[in-house]
Amino acid sequence: MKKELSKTYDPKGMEDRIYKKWLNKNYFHAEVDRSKKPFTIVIPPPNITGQLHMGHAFDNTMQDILIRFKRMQGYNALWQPGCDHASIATEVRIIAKLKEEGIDKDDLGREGFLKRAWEWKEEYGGRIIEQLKKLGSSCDWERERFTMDEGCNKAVTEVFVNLYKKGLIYKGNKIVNWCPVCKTTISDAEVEHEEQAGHFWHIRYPVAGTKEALAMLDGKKCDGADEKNYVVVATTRPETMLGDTALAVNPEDERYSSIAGKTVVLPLINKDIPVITDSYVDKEFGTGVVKITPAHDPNDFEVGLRHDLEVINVMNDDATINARGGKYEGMDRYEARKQVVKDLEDLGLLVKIEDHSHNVGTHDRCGCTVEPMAKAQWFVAMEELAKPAIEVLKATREGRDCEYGKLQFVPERFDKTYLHWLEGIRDWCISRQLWWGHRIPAYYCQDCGETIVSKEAPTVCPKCGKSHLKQDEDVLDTWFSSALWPFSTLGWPEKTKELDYFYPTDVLVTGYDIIFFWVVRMVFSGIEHTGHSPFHTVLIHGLVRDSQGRKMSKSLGNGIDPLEIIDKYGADALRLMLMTGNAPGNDMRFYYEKVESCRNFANKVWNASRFIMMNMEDKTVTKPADSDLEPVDKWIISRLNSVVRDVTDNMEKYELGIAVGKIYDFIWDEFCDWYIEMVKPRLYNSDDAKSQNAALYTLKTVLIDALKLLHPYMPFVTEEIFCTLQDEEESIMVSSWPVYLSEREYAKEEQAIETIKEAVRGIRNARTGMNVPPSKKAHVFVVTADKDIRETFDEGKLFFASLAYASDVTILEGETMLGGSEAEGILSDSSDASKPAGSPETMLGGSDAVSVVIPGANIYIPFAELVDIKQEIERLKKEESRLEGELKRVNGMLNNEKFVSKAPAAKIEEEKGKLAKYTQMMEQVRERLSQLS
RNA sequence: GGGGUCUUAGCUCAGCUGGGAGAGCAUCUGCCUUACAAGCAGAGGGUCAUAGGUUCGAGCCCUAUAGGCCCCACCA
Repeated sequence: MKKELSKTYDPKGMEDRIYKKWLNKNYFHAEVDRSKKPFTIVIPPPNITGQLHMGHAFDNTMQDILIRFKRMQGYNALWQPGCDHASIATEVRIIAKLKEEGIDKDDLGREGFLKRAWEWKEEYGGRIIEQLKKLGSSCDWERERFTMDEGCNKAVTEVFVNLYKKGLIYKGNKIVNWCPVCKTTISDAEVEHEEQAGHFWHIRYPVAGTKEALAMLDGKKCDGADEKNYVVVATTRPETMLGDTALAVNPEDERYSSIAGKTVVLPLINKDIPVITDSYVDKEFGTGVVKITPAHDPNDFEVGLRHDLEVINVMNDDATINARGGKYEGMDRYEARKQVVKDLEDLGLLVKIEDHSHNVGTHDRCGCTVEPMAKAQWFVAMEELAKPAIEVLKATREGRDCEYGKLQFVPERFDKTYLHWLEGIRDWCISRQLWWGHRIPAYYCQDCGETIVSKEAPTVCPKCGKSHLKQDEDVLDTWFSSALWPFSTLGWPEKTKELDYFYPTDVLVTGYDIIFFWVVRMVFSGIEHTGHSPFHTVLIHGLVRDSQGRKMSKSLGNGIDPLEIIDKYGADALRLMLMTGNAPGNDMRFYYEKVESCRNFANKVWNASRFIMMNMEDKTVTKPADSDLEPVDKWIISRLNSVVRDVTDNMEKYELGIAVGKIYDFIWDEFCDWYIEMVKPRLYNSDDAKSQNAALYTLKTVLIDALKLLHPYMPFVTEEIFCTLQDEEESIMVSSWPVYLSEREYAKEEQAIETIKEAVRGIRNARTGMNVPPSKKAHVFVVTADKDIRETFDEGKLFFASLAYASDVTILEGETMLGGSEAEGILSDSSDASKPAGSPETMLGGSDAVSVVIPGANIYIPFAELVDIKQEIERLKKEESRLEGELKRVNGMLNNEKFVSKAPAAKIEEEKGKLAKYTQMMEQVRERLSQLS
């Protein structure tokens, strides 16, 4: 059956068809196979609420490239997929949907709500998976997991109970970040700091027992006459004074030494509070006096602990003032702030208001200002868990062995981000006042108050024996289960064969914005529960921005839907666009022009393939003998060989952008623009069957290897061509990755062809400069004393003539350039060239040069030098200086006693070899230089 | 306050361990040459932010300066 490609590249339909084939063939599936080395990536699980956006496309393209590359290299490659329940994100979405139906969350109750949530999951959970398939992702879909499936639930409970038993999870009354809109606690990582313009209110607190204090208690306005009976406090949040339980000054601060230890009256609340000393207070800042509100400020909370102060929470969950706020009860925090300020002013206690900008914590999800509040919550104690997570990275970086395995970031600079966060980490608040998520496996005895943490719900209280038990109402932070993802998906806590074989995984691919949320937590969880870092490499990428460099966001409406791009240009073009010209960890901009040029590249590959297939029609192509290969064939084989080596090397170092750049250049420049053009005269005009066979064989095999290199980046188009081009293998994705072979290196032929290319470029340039169209054929004279070059041109005469738009090529031996009359003489003998008009010019001297005569245009092009002497001298001088440096270095090493005595013999031999080589090269360079000048 | 990062052609960006200054797009010129006009051939265009330093040699390493961006941070 004759197979052929359609006239133009059109990804529509083709991509879906090929993806289906791969699924049917089960190529994505990986089974434990001890005869092969595993290579594992776990997907960063997308939220079930999610829609594929450019960030996903970027992230997953990188993973797919690595997986396909390793699979072709013969690894047993597993890409473990799945989705995240995304506790708060999903819950917010469901609440919004219920609201549209006029239903309130609380009306449904916990059970009813969860039923709706699961329905939602069934309906939308699969959507993003289908979108990932459009991208070409070769995930092992048979192994798809969900953070709230049975296995993951089990892992979560196991971890919670284990950590609780070790004392690493505890319930404590501490300051947490409270979101008054979402009405739940959030972790430190979820707080975004935002610079806001605010004020500094300077407030007088009267010293207890003074007449000023008594006056204030009587509701009289302060006249400010006797300042020494007041302590002035500067605050940015006056409403929190309702919960003040002390004032604090620095013990070293002489200004306040007389007041320390005394008592002041808290205005508005009218109760006595002590003035304490604590070194936390900065003498230089504000007035040097701090109001202490342990329930609403983390620092104050710490101070409160040290001084045993009462914690008075004055706010409700929606950030309105509660009953402890006296007459302000029911007011919103900002309303209360205004009223407090007004009342203080009325009492004459407001000294002044300064402008002051300060950082305010906001919830990254809803943007609401976070309220620090003291609450009883569950925490993970981080100090001990962080230590090995720090150690494993430092050990890897310093090249030490580490019992926890290895861990590196690519690019390396993210090491610092990671370490800095871990080194300053505080305990992780993990309880959330939500319903959608893993419910905390803690049970409280309603009779004796005992807390029981266990995998199974207890029926009786182990302390009092009664059975009035109630499970904790809260669920866990969504990142608690994500932290276990690399091993929970492989079966942990069961000792599965998958866990044993595929774990630790290899590479984690994710954006830098998620290092704190996820990467850090996976690492310490992995080490704590499995003894190993869950991966050895974290490959970090940046954000995809719009063409103006803005973040793509829903509110700006500047997001570009990857599915639309795929529909219009194909997934291959999108993938290539995302990988081209981008360095790891850097942000990139999205340009339609860029996608278009990537689609054009696909078209280029498509048409080059079509050309080869057309020429192979009705021919049996067999492997030629090495002697049948012409220099051009050897040149392209040799070039491909280098590209194979470089590309493989780059990909192993995760330099995906550099690698694909080399593939692109090889295919477009070298293979299409040069090799195919050089081979055409042989295919069209020559009747040398052996030579034709060699050309076709080379075309085909080089194309196939190039397609293989390209396949991880552009899986669909490469598969389509591969399957049309040959019958031996049924899919490129399970074919083997090309390897570098030293016997495919043809240095001499590479050099020769480069010389011809140089000559061709020179001739074309000269013609363009003189406005001579290709239709005017030239007679080209190659005049040189160099025998090798003459042979080179002689062998490549056929394609050289074609590429240089020449009717004929004459190769002559000579030291100097061909004179005009000589050329004339030859031309007059030539049947297809008329006599050049005008008077022949004297040729310039020099060696290794090409002379070009174009009679039909009545133009006489004196010469196009192969080697510009000035440039050559410059080059040689540079080379001389380089060699000088190298010689100095090598000599230095060999004369260094320490080096000679301690270095391994092989190393010394190597350096001696270099010395000899460089010395010889230096002689040659100097000789040539003296010849030229 | 701490840390990171960037400044290379008109635009957007590559440039891996120091030795050739590059790509895509845009611009200009000529071509529908039997794979491809989603193409071919050619051209113009850069003190690699600035100033020092290390080196035989610096876009790349070091120091300082200017400007941009990002992250972290409990100074009320």
